Amino acid sequence: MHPREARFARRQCAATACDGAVDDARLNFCMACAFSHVCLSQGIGVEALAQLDELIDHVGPLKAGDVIFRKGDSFKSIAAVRAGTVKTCVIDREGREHVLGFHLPGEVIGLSAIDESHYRCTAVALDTVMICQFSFDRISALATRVPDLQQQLFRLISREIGNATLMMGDWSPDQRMAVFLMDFSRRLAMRGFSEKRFQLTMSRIDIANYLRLAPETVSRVLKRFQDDGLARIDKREIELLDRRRIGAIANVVP
Amino acid sequence: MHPREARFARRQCAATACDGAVDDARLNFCMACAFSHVCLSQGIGVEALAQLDELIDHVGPLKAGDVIFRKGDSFKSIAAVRAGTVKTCVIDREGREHVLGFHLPGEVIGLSAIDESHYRCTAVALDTVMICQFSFDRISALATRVPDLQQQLFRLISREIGNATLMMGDWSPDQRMAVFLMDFSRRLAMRGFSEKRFQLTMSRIDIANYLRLAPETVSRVLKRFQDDGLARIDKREIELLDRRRIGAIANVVP
DNA sequence: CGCTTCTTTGACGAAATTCAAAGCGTGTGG
DNA sequence: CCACACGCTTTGAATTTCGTCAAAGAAGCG
Repeated sequence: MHPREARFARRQCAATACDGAVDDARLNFCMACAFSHVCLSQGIGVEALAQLDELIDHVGPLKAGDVIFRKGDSFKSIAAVRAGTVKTCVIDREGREHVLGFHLPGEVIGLSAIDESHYRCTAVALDTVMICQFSFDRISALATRVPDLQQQLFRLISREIGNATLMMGDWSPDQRMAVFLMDFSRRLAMRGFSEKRFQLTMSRIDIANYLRLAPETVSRVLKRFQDDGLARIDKREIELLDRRRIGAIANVVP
Repeated sequence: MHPREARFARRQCAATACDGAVDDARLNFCMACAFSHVCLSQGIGVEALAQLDELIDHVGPLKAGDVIFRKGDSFKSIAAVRAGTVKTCVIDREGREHVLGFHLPGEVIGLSAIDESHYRCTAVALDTVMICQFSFDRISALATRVPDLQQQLFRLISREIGNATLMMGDWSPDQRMAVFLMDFSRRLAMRGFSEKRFQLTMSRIDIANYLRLAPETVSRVLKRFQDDGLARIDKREIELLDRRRIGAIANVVP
């Protein structure tokens, strides 16, 4: 198997990863998950959690460059990022890569495939990644019996729409970069990481393909942000020094 | 009430619009709807359709410029366009309008609000518009009892993600315009209209704000398309003369 | 250590925005 | 009914900006 097509290899069953019992360790294990709200809500309780457990496949660790799923693959399950960073992308006719998004732990990927029954983009690990896989048929069947789960699924899918439209409101390279940085910072903060200082786990080229800029422009904008005292950038480590001004540039719609 | 904020005024109850009985007229009435698949599938049948009927509010006619919902309004119901064209947009801090999408009959608007519980954009009628409104709480409650309906809701929301990411893959003004025209044509064709010749129901300014171009650029690109024999444009009426070449420019990811 | 890939920097040119102005339709009010 | 005003659209010219090209430096990896 080609190293960049590891896909769902090195899969390990949920039963081996966490040995059945619903204890504290189990809950911690899923705290970062997009479904934790469901798992922890008292209305569902232990037996529903056990049912949910059966649906989960834990995949990984994957390494940078490994493909999680490929555009056109038949869609059977949605995947939640448990650890690491994932990019989703498509390749156009001229061979250029367009990055649709970067996905952090607790976020769900592959949802746009629900309507089409095959993935509409390719998902690639940017560093060491762990994945939780859910059979969509089975989780939606379960959702008919667990209204909270259905609500959570609706919310999850809906959130993706908002994410997708986030980048549609900005024009200049500076605005796009500011939105990207503020969004990344916000999402890291939601997960308990520092909102000021963090690693950009993706290359400048990935950022460029995401913001639809030339890599050189990404480099120049970041340099200008640094010169203006907005941020301190050292390779892939970044510290946001003036989030107020960056937010003003981002012009996030009020 | 300000004329541009008609919102859900002039509402008429479904019961008055179609008098209770589930007959052929009733089915025709909802044929163009995004939920017609559900309504017509034999698995659901008459009594579920009757239940669905109770959820629907028919709103309209609204006229060009009327606001259907406004960003920040609390989200209670999703809306399907029954007739006319709707744009969704946000206004940024500098007062510039950013158009997020144009919506045709049978399409659903406001889905990105599910996660946030308030609308994330404003919806405005571009011409004479009829709307079907569904209480989201009630339709999702019904969905727990009608798996087909749940599936359809998942698919609908999922489809929005794909739509939102459609414009993310293209760079040049020509590409963006070509994608816009081909997408509009395709969606019209899906609804039984001509895919070659149709009305652009929105202004050049709206198109510009959607494609993130200056209105002048929109004008020039359309003129160039006409000069190159790709299309014939007369004010807001357009005829696509060479869909193959336009599609080639669009470079829709394969 | 040498290769490859990523990143940065400078110079240049193509291209789109901006600015300015005129043409065109539509609706309003005299 | 006509004249006028307003907004939309088109066109031209000037300016800015970003992408392209070229090349050098830095980092990761076998």
